[in-house]
Amino acid sequence: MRDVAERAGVSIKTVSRVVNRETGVSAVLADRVHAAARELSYQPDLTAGNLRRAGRRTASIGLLLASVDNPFAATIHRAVEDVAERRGVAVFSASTDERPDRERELVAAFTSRRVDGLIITPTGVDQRYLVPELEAGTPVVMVDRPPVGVDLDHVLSDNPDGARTATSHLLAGGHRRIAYLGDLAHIATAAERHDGYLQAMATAGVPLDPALVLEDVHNEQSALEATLRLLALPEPPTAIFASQNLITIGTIRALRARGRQHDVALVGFDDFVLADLLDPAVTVVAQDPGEIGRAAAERIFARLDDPALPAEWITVPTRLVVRGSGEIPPHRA
Amino acid sequence: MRDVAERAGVSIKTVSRVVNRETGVSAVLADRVHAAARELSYQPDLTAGNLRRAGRRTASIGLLLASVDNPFAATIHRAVEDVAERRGVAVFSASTDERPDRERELVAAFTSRRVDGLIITPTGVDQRYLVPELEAGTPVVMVDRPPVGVDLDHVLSDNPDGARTATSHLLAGGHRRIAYLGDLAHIATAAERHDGYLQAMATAGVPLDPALVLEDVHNEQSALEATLRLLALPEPPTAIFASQNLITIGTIRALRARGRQHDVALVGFDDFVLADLLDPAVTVVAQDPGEIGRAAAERIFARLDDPALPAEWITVPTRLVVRGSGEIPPHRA
DNA sequence: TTGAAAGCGCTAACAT
DNA sequence: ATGTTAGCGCTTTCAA
Repeated sequence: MRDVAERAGVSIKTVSRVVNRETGVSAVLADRVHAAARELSYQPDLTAGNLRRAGRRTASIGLLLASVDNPFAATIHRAVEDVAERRGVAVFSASTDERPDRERELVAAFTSRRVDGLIITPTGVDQRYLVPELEAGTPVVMVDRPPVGVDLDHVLSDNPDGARTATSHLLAGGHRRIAYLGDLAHIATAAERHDGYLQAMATAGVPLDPALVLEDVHNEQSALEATLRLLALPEPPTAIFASQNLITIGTIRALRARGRQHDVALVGFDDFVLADLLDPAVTVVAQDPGEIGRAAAERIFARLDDPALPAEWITVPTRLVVRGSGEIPPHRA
Repeated sequence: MRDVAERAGVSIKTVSRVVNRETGVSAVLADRVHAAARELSYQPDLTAGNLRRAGRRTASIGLLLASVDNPFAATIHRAVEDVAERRGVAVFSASTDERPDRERELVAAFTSRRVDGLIITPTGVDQRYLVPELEAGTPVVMVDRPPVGVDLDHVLSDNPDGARTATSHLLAGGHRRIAYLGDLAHIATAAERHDGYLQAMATAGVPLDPALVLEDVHNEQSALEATLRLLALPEPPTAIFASQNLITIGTIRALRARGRQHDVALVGFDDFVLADLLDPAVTVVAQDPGEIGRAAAERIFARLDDPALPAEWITVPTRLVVRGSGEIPPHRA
């Protein structure tokens, strides 16, 4: 900047004014500055400027996801980027791999880079470690799961409603023996989906068979095994509600392994690529990760504009996508 | 930092030494500093420190992808993150949407934040705009596609070899009428895959039918239409080599629409989720995006350690994954 | 409309 | 082993 000023024959402050598009610089000087900047291929240093700038904004935010290469997370990522880009804000992103210790390290790494805000998919059972950042005025928004121990903005899918919808859809198809395959029970969203399933069953007055409710299924392999166990039951289910993506895939593999994919109805929670190309095509309750990301990003910026905003809990609706697997009628064992 | 120094009763420099784990601070003082830092929830400001620090490193890099929510790109992203994390480096990522103007804007946005290096999936037909950054000493590595107009490190899949492998696999299965569905011809990787196809056909001494070579197919819909046209030919192909992911999916949709998915062989370039669950399961030449990202990140850091390194061209091998669709024998029209 | 001086939070270089 | 001073590239404040 000093070099540019010298070359343009003006003071350093005038260069600063031109670069920041401040008013009150004569056209002649502005042109000279622009020319000098071009000749020296001058690139302003945002990090230096932000050191003194009012509000000390760095025009960057941090985004913590389970993993950047997980399709659900990646869609959130893209939506956040799109909102941030409109504001000239860059986004740091990182993967926690669902590890609370990683989560904390990454928050520290981003904080030390003075991000203006943080969007976090919380993994831990406790986010009280965030209190110092919050007191320092850093806005934090949680996505996909609610925060624990602190009252923060968060945006979540309507998990109970989605699970009720999925279950009710199967009930409406005439099923009564509907199995539930749930993720680790300590995960808040898994618990909400479980509740939704229970509510729908209760509302329909269908008695619950505990043998059909399997929790703590957490990946493809365990879902496959759980489904095989269900199918081997004396009175197997005629329909399955798989509460999560990987569980849905594992269930499909198991049904195919037994050649039952056209006999046993299946509704999955969360949509996935090519679900429509499978045979049968898979009926799902789709989440809207794009909307989740968009809402979270909007919220960060709203809070940046007005730090006094009360914490808001945003719920994003789900949508039943009928494709075939969920419409298979009850079939005698 | 000043506050911490005051509270600990030491000089600001001593705090700096403790925070940066420099040697030569007595245990007593170090403890006092740590205590004071904790009491004030002091978070060091990396951006301020980097202003003066030797080498002016910001411990951040920029990553430009076609889109962060594209699975191929997301896998590269994760691999880059993993390498960067080991070095305590944070990554800014952004999506170009294949737009050269976005690419340039994002490079400027990241440069003004003084990233230590840039990993770019180039979209434009010319990357000479990077010359000032390169002269300023910013390492740049290209991924997935070679740079144009500048000689830079880059890491690419072995496209010609992968395309030859796919084509030869079909030839070995007895096919002679093998169609080629190619992406936009001006994309360098598309051209390389086209070449690989031509080479394999020539090596096998199979005459080329121009009616079977369709280029400038660039999405699912156009691939679907192209395939329908191929199937309507007086002498349709008995096998198809789809040179890219979306093209493969479009081709599958077309084959199914005509009920020909078990008659016409198909090999796709690039693997995709659930390819093994389709019927028939899809044979592909898989790329290794994780390895591409890892190699690119390693390269950035190697160059950061030694800026004098000559530009290196790294090729990542592909792998034929046999699943069924590519092993369908030639079928009379 | 323009500029000079101070200082953001930190580290380098050089004392002591 | 510890401290002092200068200054990174910029913006702020205030003066001209």
